[in-house]
Amino acid sequence: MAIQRSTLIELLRAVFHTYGYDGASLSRISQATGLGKGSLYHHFPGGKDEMAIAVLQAEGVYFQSLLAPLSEAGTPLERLRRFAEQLQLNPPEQRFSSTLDVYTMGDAWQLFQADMRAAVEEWVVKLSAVLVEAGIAPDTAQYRAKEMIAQIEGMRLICRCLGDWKDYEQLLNHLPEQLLKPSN
Amino acid sequence: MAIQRSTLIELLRAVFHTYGYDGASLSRISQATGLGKGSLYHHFPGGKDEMAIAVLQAEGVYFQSLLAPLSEAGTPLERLRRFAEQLQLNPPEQRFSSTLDVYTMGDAWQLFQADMRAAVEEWVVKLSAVLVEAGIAPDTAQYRAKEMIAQIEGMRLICRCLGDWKDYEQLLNHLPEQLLKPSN
DNA sequence: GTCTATATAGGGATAGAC
DNA sequence: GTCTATCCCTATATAGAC
Repeated sequence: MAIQRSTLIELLRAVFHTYGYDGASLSRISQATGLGKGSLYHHFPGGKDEMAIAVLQAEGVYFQSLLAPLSEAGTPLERLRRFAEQLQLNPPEQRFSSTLDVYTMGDAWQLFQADMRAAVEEWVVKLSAVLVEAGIAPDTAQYRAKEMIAQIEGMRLICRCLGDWKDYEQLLNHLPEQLLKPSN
Repeated sequence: MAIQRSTLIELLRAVFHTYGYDGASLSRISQATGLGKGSLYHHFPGGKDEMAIAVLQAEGVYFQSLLAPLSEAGTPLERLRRFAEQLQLNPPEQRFSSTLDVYTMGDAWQLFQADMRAAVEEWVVKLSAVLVEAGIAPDTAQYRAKEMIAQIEGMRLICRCLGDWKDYEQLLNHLPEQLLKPSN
């Protein structure tokens, strides 16, 4: 019975985000997917690099769906609420390192730095655009967007360390009002 | 000519924080330090694990000196300013992944998770104590401390991705006032 | 499409010369 | 205290049977 490619990539993602690019060995991948090494090379002739690229492409699709509510219909408040909802992490994902981290460490740096930079830039542009629509000055909006992205990524890290996710939940709950509060 | 242990550990830190625990191979360490594998095992008979522990201990000392201003004399504003100053990163460190990340990925997780958790908890306790002294309610103070730690860690990550550190600088500049602002 | 077997390189680690 | 040589194991990758 052939394994579905989307399932396979989801399993690969778990391994890469748990062990990092360098730590994701083929035997660990083999164990996680239940496929032998030969089968893995059948699906990804380019080996580990091709697997990482496939995972990253899947995450790119996910990233676009995460940002989509920011550009859709509704008031800024509504759009930010829908955006925040999508940032929730299910338990398996709570153990993962963030994409930005996994793909900027070690050997992955030179391969994927440009992609990670582009992702952050797109995130900042689309998030700050909502704030500008809500009447916030462009410079303030851009800095606030970066601050919030930093908080999201950082809170994810410290909640992983603490093993307690209520502060991450609280951050998502307060995200819209914190971004839309009046300027100083 | 014998290499100084402190120098050696500093070089090891660079390798571990650039490549992660799994990616820090002995040959890379050998190249970075200029020492052969035999010499490395002379300094660290326990091998890679002992090297990682030595680096982590050195970082623990650094971490204590980072937190020290929070508990010293002065007004809350002064102490937070001195704390923020110490968070500045020199160019080599800008390429490093944060300690919390390096030591919670892959094989390092089970070895060091307890240490990373303790570090975050200590950070929260000492930072929120300053806010409480400044008249902020304990619950608010604790959440604000976590938010700020998350921002520091996250901003470091996205500035690394962007290759531009002015937002990190700005975060440090605004850190005291952001923590001490009146509650809602 | 999956497996086993194998090739080749690099991993961590040790012994012993200097 | 540093090096070279060597060991054994695991890594990635390939070939070919089924």
